[in-house]
Amino acid sequence: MAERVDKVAARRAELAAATLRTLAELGYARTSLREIAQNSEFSHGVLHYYFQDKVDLITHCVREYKAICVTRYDQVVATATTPAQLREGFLEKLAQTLVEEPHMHRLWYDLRNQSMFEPSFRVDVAAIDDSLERMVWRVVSRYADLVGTPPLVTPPVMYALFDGLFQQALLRQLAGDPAAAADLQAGVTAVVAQVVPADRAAVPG
Amino acid sequence: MAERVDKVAARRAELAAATLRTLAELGYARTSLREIAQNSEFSHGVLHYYFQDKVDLITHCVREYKAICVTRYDQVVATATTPAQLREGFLEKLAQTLVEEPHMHRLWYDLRNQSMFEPSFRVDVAAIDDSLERMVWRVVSRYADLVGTPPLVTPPVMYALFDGLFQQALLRQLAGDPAAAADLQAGVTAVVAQVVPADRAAVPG
DNA sequence: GGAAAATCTTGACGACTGTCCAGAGGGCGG
DNA sequence: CCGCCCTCTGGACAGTCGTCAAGATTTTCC
Repeated sequence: MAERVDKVAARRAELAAATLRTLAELGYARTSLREIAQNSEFSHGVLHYYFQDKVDLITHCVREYKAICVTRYDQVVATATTPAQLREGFLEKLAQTLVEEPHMHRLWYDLRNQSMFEPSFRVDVAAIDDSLERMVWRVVSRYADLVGTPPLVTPPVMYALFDGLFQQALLRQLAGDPAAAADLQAGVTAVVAQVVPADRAAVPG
Repeated sequence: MAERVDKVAARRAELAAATLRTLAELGYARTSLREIAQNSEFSHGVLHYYFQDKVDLITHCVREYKAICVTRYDQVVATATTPAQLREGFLEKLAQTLVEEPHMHRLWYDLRNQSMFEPSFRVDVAAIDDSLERMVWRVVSRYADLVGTPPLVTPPVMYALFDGLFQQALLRQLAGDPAAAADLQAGVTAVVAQVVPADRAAVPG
């Protein structure tokens, strides 16, 4: 019986992976179930065997997507012992994912935008946004610990700043700007310097 | 002859307005030409009389949209004579447009996102983004003048920060969060305090 | 092995899409 | 008054869409 469930879960994951590939390539507006099926090794009918409808399918994909993203910088946070190590490790991973996975990132922004129009996406999208905010805050608060000064903005604001910088960089990356990644690193560095000041007299209270 | 041109331009603008209304309501993914026509006083056939195809229509709308947005804060910049006046005026207009025109803003983010998938939108979207960046910079650099200290980040970074904050606020506003506008104002205030420091020994003699 | 259940394919359905076009309406110059 | 041209309508077209269900295929179990 447990094998049954696992088998079904595995197939659902397989179809979800094909869906994510298709969404990343075409975007939400142009992704159809038949296109998804063609990106898998099954026919289009099977999608309605494992998922109730299109919204159910995409919602499931969004939840799977979450698991991929959210631990991206945890390794860096866990291993860094100096502010410079953490900063450099983070900046490198940031630029790496921008250059190597721009399609997945534009998919995320696409789906988050859809949630502004389609209420059925809102709960899951908001949950992912919260996870990303916590991910950013794990990095920033660890960095603040290492430099000895607390961050000067709240977690939601911090996340919004990083998100804005990353989104602009993604637009330029997808437009073919070769300096997108480097400028993103510079921008993040400049902002962090202001918001988690390392040099200033680090005397709390 | 000039009247002919004006008449055509007026009708194009009329249809573009109906298109913008439809896009703001439904989003790019669910906007069809027939739906646009129903939001106007004409039939769907006329759209192909004034526009080459759907992409041409939407591109034209995006260009019109630009004119609406870009001068939003110029009045505040022109009339403010103290940092507090400028800050308060800007924050008020920022919150006002978030609350009163969330649909137009989600449309903008939707179209900007589409440009990540559809290269035909990229040029116009990038041009609008530049305009918005300059708009933000007019406000910030004027504010910096008034407080007597230069901004500590570049215009692109400054725009990315504001954009990130606004987008998060928009998500919450559309999800029904009544504190979205106030939190946006608080976030912007906090960031500006770090990035255009007012207090630090820079009082003009 | 054979029955039963799970899984997958295939084709169909009505609805909707962008695009095109034949022709209707109407105002204007002659 | 006619005829012309600009404007607009509404239907037709060839696709595509999500959804569904009947049947074929495979797997499971006794």
